[in-house]
Amino acid sequence: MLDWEQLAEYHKALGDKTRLRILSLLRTEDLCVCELVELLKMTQPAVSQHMRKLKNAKLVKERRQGKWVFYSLDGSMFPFFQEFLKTLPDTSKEIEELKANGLKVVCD
Amino acid sequence: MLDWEQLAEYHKALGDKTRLRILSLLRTEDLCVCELVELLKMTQPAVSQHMRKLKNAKLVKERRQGKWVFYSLDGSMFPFFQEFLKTLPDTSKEIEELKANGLKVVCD
DNA sequence: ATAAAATATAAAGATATGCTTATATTATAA
DNA sequence: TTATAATATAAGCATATCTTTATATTTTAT
Repeated sequence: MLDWEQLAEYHKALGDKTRLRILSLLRTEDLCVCELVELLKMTQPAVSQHMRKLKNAKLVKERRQGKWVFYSLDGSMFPFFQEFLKTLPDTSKEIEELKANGLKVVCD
Repeated sequence: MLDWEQLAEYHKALGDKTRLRILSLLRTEDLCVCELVELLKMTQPAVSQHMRKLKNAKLVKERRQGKWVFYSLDGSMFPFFQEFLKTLPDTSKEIEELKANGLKVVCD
């Protein structure tokens, strides 16, 4: 079961606007770090460190695909996480725009 | 609707073990500050400051009763809050013990 | 084998957080 | 009205967090 530590870490991970935006974006589709850098207009190390926090809190999973690392939503440990995701502001247009600008990564 | 700011504030408020314990305790019954001081073994200002954070995040409500201020659960803005509360470790025995020690406040 | 691209890690600085001590409010009781 | 109890606020300090710059790692392409 969940203990105090895990529950606090979960909420700390979500206590940041940038990470909330990242999770909202991942609802639309899996994204790699360089795509998130474009979407968030942040430096690459900043994004990587946010992803580490989300990963440590078990909210995202990573998979290596060629030279890219793609992140996807997880959160299966937290029964309220799915409900929470639904309440996030919609960011799907930002991903449409990314594609329109030809910045979506194509693997092989 | 909820915006990024409110959602981040909500999660920041829950990103602390002490505040998680407080919310778990409030599931059993409303409590005043001096009772929480006893239960948490913390100084009164420390508790008051935690309650302010929870109040600002709209997770608790306060009501004055004589010289005491009682706090109760709220969180009605956040549809996932009720589900989350269910996952907190049980603390009801701590309140039983408080009563056994004669430290429950009686108003009037 | 080397170079380039994507990502991760580390160090450093600025801001935020949580606790303590001291002081101010507010409400009851004497 | 003065004293006391409960709570809140403020200042100060230690620790944590977030961002940046610099560097390391990993994978692919040449």
